[in-house]
Amino acid sequence: MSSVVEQVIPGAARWVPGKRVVAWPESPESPRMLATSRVSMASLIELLGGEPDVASASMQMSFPVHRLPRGTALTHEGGRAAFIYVVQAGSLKYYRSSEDGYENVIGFVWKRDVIGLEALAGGCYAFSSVALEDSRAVMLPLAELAELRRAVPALDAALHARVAHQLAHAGELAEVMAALSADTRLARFVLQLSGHMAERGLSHRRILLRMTRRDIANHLGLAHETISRSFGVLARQGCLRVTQRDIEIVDPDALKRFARSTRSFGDEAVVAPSHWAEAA
Amino acid sequence: MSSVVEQVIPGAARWVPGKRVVAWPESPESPRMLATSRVSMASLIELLGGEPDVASASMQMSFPVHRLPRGTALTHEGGRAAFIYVVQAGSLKYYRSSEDGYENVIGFVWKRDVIGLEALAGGCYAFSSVALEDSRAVMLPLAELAELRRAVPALDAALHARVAHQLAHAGELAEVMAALSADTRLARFVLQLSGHMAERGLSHRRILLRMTRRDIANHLGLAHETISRSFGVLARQGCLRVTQRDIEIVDPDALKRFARSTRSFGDEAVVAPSHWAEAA
DNA sequence: CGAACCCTTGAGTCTGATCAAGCATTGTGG
DNA sequence: CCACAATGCTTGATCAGACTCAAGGGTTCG
Repeated sequence: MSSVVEQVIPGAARWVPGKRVVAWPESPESPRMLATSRVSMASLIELLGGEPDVASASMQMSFPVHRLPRGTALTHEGGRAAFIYVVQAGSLKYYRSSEDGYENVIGFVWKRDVIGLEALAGGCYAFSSVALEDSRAVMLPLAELAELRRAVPALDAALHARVAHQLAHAGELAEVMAALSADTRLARFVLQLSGHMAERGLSHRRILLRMTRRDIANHLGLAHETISRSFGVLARQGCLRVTQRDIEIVDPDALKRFARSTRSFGDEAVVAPSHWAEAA
Repeated sequence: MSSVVEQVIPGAARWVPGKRVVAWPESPESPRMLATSRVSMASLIELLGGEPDVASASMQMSFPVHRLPRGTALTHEGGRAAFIYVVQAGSLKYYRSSEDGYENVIGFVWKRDVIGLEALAGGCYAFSSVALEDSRAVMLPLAELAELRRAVPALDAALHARVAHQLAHAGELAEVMAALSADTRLARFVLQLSGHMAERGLSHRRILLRMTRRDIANHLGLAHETISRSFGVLARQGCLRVTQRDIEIVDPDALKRFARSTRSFGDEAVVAPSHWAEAA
């Protein structure tokens, strides 16, 4: 029976080697981490999308910022939690390693998103996260959080709104996974990405993917080859323009039609692609 | 192109007729609802798993309890939110209707779980919920929530712990959906159920399913026929005993082995079922 | 320049969706 | 109290779509 356990799950990465996977060993309080820069209370509240009141604006308190080179882990599933984090810049992959060693990508987080809140309950992170690009995260000491919230109502409100917002997005995973066809899943994922970018004031048409095909595959419950193929389908149908990780939504309506559909279109003649193979 | 939109998504229910789907129209403040029973602040905090302090224990404040006959909707996706709810008894299905009219089951909630917290951000529920059996939910008025939390720290703490706890469980959906084989998905789902029951002091071996096969199917991203078949497989393998909605975990280790595996076992000879067909 | 990784494409196999039909269970009304 | 209707559950047969295995080119980094 042990052989069964050892058998490799297909289509998933055993470990993302990256280049600089430092694998910080649960000790975020190491001196080097107390970082190069800090952020004021007012800026933090603004980052969270709240309105800094007079009290918080005048407050001299500031928070350290954790700088994350690409590939750096921020939290470790099961690791003791000393901080919660607010992403200030960049993007991270949010995942869980399942028992067989493969990673189960819950989602991706960007600026404004809060990481590690689940540690409020057990004191441990429930998810792992690694930076997909050079990123920054504001560190909020878990031990002082309760008092901070009491002392600074504006922070309290902003945090709550943010958590509620993230809870509302919890259905996104179900949304993509509910789709039966791979093309539909990918179309929905791209639309979600587009929405997230728009929420953050970036272009919702032109998106630079920070994650690999394999990450996307693990997120959507598909094989990475299938992601490649589905990108090809969406591109040939005229919905997207795809060149490596640089994608552009050419025809949003057609993309939405794909996302709505439950089965692939087949001969629906969505678009007449003139040249059958224009990818060359 | 409209024909495509109208086409029916396979293996999913358009609407759960039930017997008493009242479909309360967003007006929880209708006089009849202001309910038959109330619950004290101390009891509420206890329900949430917190420790009522002296302040809250002495407080005379109480909250109305919403009684939900089976099939009754508690929240409506997109509906204006006046309350958040804490499940006091029973169980509910938590879902979202996708654009094509099919329901996308995010999960199931039981005693202690909080419903509707996402409304803290936009003021609207992001998910629908219906009672799977006769249930009760404590109503917390959203408008007074901020002040309540300030006035009663014990409530505040309990709510936070509860939210954090639910956030930590957010990975469960990914856990089941990540599995490739239907048998594995179902095995993981059963184990999750078992865990939830154990958390609530119920038997983790004998479980009475309150949801239909179709609900499970929508949750796991499978067809309901497949759920039936997979239950059959797990039963034949000796992991479970299944009679309609009454299931018993006979061999937890074998079930976990199924859950770990990514492909079905095939000829792994997990168990020797002596009589090939003992279901009769 | 080489190594490692990422992305793409192809061919074959197999799981699970789909369609269809029968049985079981439940609740209802006569 | 029983027959009936409506759901829910199960099982069978077929077929399409996605995983798997395999191999090639592209890109990045040291």
